[in-house]
Amino acid sequence: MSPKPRATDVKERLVEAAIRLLDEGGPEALQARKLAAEVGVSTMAVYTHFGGMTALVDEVARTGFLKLSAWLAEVGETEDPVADIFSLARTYRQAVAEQPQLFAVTFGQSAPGGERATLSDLTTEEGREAAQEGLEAFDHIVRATERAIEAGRFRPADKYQAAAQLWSALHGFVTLEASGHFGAGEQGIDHILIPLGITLAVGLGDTVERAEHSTEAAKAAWRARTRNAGQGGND
Amino acid sequence: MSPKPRATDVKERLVEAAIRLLDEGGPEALQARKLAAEVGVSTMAVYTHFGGMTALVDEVARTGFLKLSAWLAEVGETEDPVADIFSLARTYRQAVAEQPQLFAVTFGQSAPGGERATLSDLTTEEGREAAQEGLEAFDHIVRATERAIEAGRFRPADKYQAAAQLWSALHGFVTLEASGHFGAGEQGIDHILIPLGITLAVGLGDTVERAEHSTEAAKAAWRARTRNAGQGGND
DNA sequence: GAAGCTGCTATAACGCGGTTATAGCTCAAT
DNA sequence: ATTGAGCTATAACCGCGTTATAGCAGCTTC
Repeated sequence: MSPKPRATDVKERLVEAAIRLLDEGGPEALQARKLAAEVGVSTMAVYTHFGGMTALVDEVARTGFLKLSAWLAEVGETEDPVADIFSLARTYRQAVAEQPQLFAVTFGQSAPGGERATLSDLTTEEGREAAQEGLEAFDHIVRATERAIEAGRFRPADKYQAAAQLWSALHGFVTLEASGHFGAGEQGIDHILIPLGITLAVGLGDTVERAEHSTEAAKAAWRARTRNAGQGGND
Repeated sequence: MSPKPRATDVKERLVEAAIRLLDEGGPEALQARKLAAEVGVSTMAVYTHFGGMTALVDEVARTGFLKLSAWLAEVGETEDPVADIFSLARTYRQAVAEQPQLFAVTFGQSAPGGERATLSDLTTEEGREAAQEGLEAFDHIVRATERAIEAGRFRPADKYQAAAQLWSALHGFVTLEASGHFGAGEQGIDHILIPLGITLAVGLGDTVERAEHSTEAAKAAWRARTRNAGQGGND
């Protein structure tokens, strides 16, 4: 199918190099000339393959969403849906902590995939097949929330609405932590993220005891996962 | 006191014009030449007063924090601390909804006031007198949380830790809404923010009935406030 | 009151980064 | 072999942040 992968993966290499420059040097390092030098081509490649730097940055943002979705997809499902939600949260937080510059760009863009497909389309009407790929990451939270409701851990509720609450809280924590408001290292997880998760679970109908137990289960699963696979290791 | 306010408020006018350009044209419109033309001076003014565009943008970000703090300070305290928390949330959301570009810059900067004064300093140790002005906004939430604990609405807990949970959730909602993920208009408030607030209040110890009552009280207070003062109207 | 110092200003130029015009190349199809 | 499409490198253009420089107002000092 691909008889000549000679040097025709320039487009992909540009995006990869862009993410590398972004993570290493911040947004200021994301320049057409540096990018071209990094890949070993001329700046024209940016225009033949993307049309301009802004479109390339859009592609970088889209790649961030796809990587996040892929990471969340690796979490899988256990018999404890609330623990799965905590595992998704840890994964979401880990992705942003490892590549803060990339996800700053990703979240800095407006609604992914264009201007439509807002969450309100999901929570209010049934135009849900229009769900863009940018909402794939959200779908993982929705499914775990649905299972928590079915298992009786959460009160009966609109799964999209409940998941949007969880996503808001998680995203807020991750964003503020990435901005430096919660200090460095893992302390934000123990001091804020886990208590926040318990608060939300209890508020959605879980008991304090079961919620706390689920945080421990998620922590154990996290340790096992990071031990086996290093950290990340996707792609 | 000010015998010659002739043309010596150039620095303030530059910041004001920067915020205006930012809100009207986005980050791309925030240019030294446009800024100078807007104020009626040359681009040199940016360098004599700030030293460069980045320092001016930092000042814009700082101004955003101060405006947010000023808005939150206007909320005041009632006998229902949970309702006050909801009022703070509505105000926080309103500020960002009205000037999304300004607060995108404000939140885009790292921890305000430099690199220190993270929240972990507040939640773990007592080096709290180092609290920067950037955390003034957070203080309003902390105080309302403290009153909610004292009133028995929330379970006994570390007020900073509980407030950080509320702030994370609120900030996440506001950020995602500003990115377009929750649709336009006020629907995000009713569909997500209010349910999220109830979830958090209940998770922190309140009853569903009292939490719902407080959301109604906050909504009524909000209507009264926006009716009297238009909207915003500070400065 | 004249001299000098300080702070602010406008003008003009420099450097860098995004972009574009253009010509040459490779390769598949005819 | 010829043609044409797609990709490429080179080189120039343009806008924006920045800086060098000179002029000017106002205050201090003798």
